[in-house]
Amino acid sequence: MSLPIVHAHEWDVSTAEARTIQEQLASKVQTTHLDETYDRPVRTIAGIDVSIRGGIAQAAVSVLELPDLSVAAESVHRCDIPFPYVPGYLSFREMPAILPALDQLAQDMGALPDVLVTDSQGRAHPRRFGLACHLGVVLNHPSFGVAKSILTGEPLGTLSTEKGSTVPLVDGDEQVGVALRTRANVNPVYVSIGHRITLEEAIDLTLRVSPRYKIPETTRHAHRLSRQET
DNA sequence: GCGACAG
DNA sequence: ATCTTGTCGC
Repeated sequence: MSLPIVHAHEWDVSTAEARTIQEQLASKVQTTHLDETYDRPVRTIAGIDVSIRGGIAQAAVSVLELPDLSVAAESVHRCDIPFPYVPGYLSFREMPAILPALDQLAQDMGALPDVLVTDSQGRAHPRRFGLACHLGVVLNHPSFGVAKSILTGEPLGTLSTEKGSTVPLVDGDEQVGVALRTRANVNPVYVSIGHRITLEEAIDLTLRVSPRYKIPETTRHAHRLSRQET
């Protein structure tokens, strides 16, 4: 069974149209707990990354099993770059490559991994609809984003240097995510929810898959995969 | 108008 | 993101 939504999306849009799509889909984001989706602990988590080379986008997904973080599956998909890089519209550039890769993965595994993680913002976005939200809503699947820098908002207060410490990431009067220290004395990452997950759960998962490095192991694997030649 | 700006 | 070697430091 493939993911029907993969072929049901129109990505050839203008920035103005993309903005309208984001504003309309942003209201569909669900902030429910993972236990409303699963009656068991999270077992698989997918790291997703896209590399751009020579006008071609290559998306890679690597699935890790919890709690041991062993690699359970991988998938890669290439396509032409459909959209330029415009801050705030990353999903329109990367999702056309990501969705087919996830489709293939779902066929290989029989289902999507429990949670999807992307190198991006989720709700910490000008219209509260970053790539992590877009992916989650389109697939109606739990997702969240882990970014290395801020797109919008600012840390509320000073983050202590200890591993696991957090500080709210606020945009105007609302909290859109957190700055999270995944390792002592290294720059923080910015975590925000995508869909069907809580910020607390996203933070917990990020720490569980980042026992050695600043960024999640899922992301490291996917990043290397996405840069592989063929 | 000026500066900021995920990957 | 990508172009790219060595190097300083825990």
